Amino acid sequence: MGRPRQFSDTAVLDAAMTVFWERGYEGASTQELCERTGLGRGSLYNAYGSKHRLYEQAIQRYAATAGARQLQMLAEPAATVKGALRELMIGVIDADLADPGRRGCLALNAATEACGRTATVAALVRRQFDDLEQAICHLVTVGQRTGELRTDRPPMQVARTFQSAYYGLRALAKVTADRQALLDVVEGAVAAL
Amino acid sequence: MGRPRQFSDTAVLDAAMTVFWERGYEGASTQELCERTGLGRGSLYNAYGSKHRLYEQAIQRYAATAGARQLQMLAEPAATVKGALRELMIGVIDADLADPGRRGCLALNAATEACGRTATVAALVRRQFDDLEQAICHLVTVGQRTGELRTDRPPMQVARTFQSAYYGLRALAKVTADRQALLDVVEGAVAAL
DNA sequence: CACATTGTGTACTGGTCAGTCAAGAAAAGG
DNA sequence: CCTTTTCTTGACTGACCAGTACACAATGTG
Repeated sequence: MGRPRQFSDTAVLDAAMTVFWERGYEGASTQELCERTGLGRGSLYNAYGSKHRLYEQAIQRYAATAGARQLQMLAEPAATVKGALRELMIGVIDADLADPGRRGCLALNAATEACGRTATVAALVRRQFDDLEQAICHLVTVGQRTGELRTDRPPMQVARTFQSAYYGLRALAKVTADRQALLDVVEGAVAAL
Repeated sequence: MGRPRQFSDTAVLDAAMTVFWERGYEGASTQELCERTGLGRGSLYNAYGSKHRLYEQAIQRYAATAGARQLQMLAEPAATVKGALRELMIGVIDADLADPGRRGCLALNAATEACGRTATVAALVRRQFDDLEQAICHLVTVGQRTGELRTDRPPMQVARTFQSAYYGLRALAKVTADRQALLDVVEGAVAAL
């Protein structure tokens, strides 16, 4: 009962996510969050409690949208494991370089920003990192079973190294637009599988 | 002529660097910068002009200290290339996990923070990234020449992939204390050389 | 000992910050 | 219709923000 909410939860979180994505946690002001979500201060605080809790929800929303899209990409059957992982990386190069806002990966941004040390934020980011690690590890295991990949190294080790290269790639893409340098990372990482 | 400065430039930049390292650019207040550097607002602004310019200088100071230390580590003659690069990564795992402030790499933090899009900051970070890339590439070239490393891939490509894994590693270390996971990255990256 | 020049200390600026509060609006249950 | 509950609106809070202004101190030069 009570007065029903006049906003869509996901729409508000999408807007808040975008603001945090563009500005970071510290750089996002509650005023801009109100403007971009369309909510008044009262509604926003009534619904989400604080800027920090809204941030946490925005990160979860990121996981449910951008993160899930990537995991789904990896889950779809592909001709080769190497091809799937290469496409994953090429995809983010294209996306990161095409984005004029140079926002990169919200999870990575959250991890490196000062408030990423917050237990809750760190846990949310870690979960996204772990999800990607798992998805890559699964692919590597499949690749080793089908004979596409070498079997002389533990799949988890291979997956973790590839995952590291992936986040490193996204960090590099933040400060360079040198596509060839980024593609070198991809080719090297794929060759190492 | 004129009144001489009563502070050491490097000491002030060391202090400012530490503040930015702990708090990020947005999270660092000019008040804390004054307190930790020991300078009054007047002196600080007279000497550095603005918070942003101080940030730029702090990043340069980081390159000249922490960054240079790593480059020197790689420049020193080592028994094997793989050993040198392994030690580089093990070193940051030890350092990152031992740091209670979880500050990580200031250059990486600067790259991912919103203000890293500033042309000046991006250029400073890119230079540090490039320096590491060059140092790794040189080592790879040496390793290939001595026969320690495989020669079937361009040194630059190998170097860039290793560099990516390195920064990915530092990103992972921000949110996890799982040493084994981080060591997997190292072993995988070294094995891929 | 003036004087120009530069550095220092501190009070002050207008603006913005995250968050609160109270009054009213919209629903459900009686 | 009245009450209860929840949401909305927007004014308001005190604290803090980056940056400035200005009086004063310390130097080199003539």
